[in-house]
Amino acid sequence: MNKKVFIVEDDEDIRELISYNLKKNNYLVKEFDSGEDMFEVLSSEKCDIILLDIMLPGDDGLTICKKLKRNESTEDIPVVMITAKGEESDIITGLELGADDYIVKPFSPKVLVARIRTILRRKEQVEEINREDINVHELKIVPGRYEVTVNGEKIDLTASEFKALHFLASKPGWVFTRYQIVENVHGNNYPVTDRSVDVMMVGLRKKLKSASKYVETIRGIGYRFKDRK
Amino acid sequence: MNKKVFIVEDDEDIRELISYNLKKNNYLVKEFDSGEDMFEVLSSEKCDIILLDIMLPGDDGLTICKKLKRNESTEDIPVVMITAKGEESDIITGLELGADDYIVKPFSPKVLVARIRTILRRKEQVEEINREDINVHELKIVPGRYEVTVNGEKIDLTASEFKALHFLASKPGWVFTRYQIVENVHGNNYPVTDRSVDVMMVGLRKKLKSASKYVETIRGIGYRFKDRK
DNA sequence: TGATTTTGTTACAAAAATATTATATTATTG
DNA sequence: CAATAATATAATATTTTTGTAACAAAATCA
Repeated sequence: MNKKVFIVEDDEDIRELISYNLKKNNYLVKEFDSGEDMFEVLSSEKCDIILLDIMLPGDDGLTICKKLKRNESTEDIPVVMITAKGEESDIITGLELGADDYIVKPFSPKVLVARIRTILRRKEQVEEINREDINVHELKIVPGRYEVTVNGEKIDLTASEFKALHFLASKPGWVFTRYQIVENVHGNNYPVTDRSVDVMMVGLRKKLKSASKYVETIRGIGYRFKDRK
Repeated sequence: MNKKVFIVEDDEDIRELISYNLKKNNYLVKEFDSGEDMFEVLSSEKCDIILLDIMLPGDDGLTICKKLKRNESTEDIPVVMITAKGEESDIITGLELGADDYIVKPFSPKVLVARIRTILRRKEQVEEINREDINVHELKIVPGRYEVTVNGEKIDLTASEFKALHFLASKPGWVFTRYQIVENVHGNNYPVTDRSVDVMMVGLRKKLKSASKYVETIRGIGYRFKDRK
């Protein structure tokens, strides 16, 4: 259940600092002082997120990141780069290579932990959505076919409507902000008004007809997929 | 509630463009054409984020950034640098100096607004509310669902009521002032009377029924969530 | 390409939540 | 116990939030 974090960092003090704080927050931690060691373990053991120092003996962090993102079995593992002040140009390179975030030394452990939590949560949200059909009473959502039926009758949704519905329905009862919905439908930093989410919900409700009761507004917060009467 | 943005930019057209778009998105905006002016206001007035043009008469953006990050009272304010194409080396310098992000001219106002939103959000997440469920005797609070139950029976609360209850209940036994409660519910400097907090508590108590005994008035100070019978 | 669909915005109406005011009530203190 | 201070509450006013229609822009497609 607890998330596993790999740390690749040659400076023992920093490694310890990070490790200590993560463990305190119930993460499982494995420490490495080089990319080689890490890859060896990674070949037989999964992990949820990798913290990668840029400056390393042997392969540097950017090279490791590139390797991770090039390999299909590891490309989905989020990577957070740790850079020292003065290595900022590497940040840009790193993000281009597919790193998910970066943090600049010296950093507060609190910030690091918060950052990791955010990334893992985001990933979790995306993962939970995938594939599995969803059946709630008369409503059926089939992600593989981008298809929704109500009492067996097919409902034509646009791609965004589908994603939004699917997102909400994948965590019935949970309330999401408009921002979270947009983020899920379009990705990060997508610039839209709150009102467009409302409009999308209107469209959804209209098309869902009798099943529209599942799309519930939570005033002051956002929307949710109702999970019980 | 609304976030305050300081813009330091000598080109009036660009300043206006940014300002206009931010205001449209409910940000409070203060414009400056030099660092000096900005620092003067900043000494007596807080702000949530600073947009900093690099090329400025007098102190340039990088110098201003350095000053901001050197001073303890301003170091936590996120800084976004505005650079023209061709000033990429300044971006790196800026990030080294502690700037949080950068945006290259010409930029789309929408993207800028989205970027600012992300940065502010990221900062907030550090102090973000705990998503863990809270269970105190017969009362259960589930932040993910914005749901409260008493003896299993669901209680319908407004968003503010929920936030207030969650805030109090997250530290049972601790006394909070009305001001602290408002700050937690609405954010900084939200102007309301003490009486409105009382009214909110009345609403809460009414809805909580038997569990209303947990919302305790501490005369002369504020309220607290009672942690024992 | 032009037509069609999808998506986003604006503006305004409607609904709900919230704040304030003006009392009433309760606690505290000398 | 009266005098005072603080809080509770009801009624009302204000503000915020949401729903929705109409239009504009962008994307898609045939």
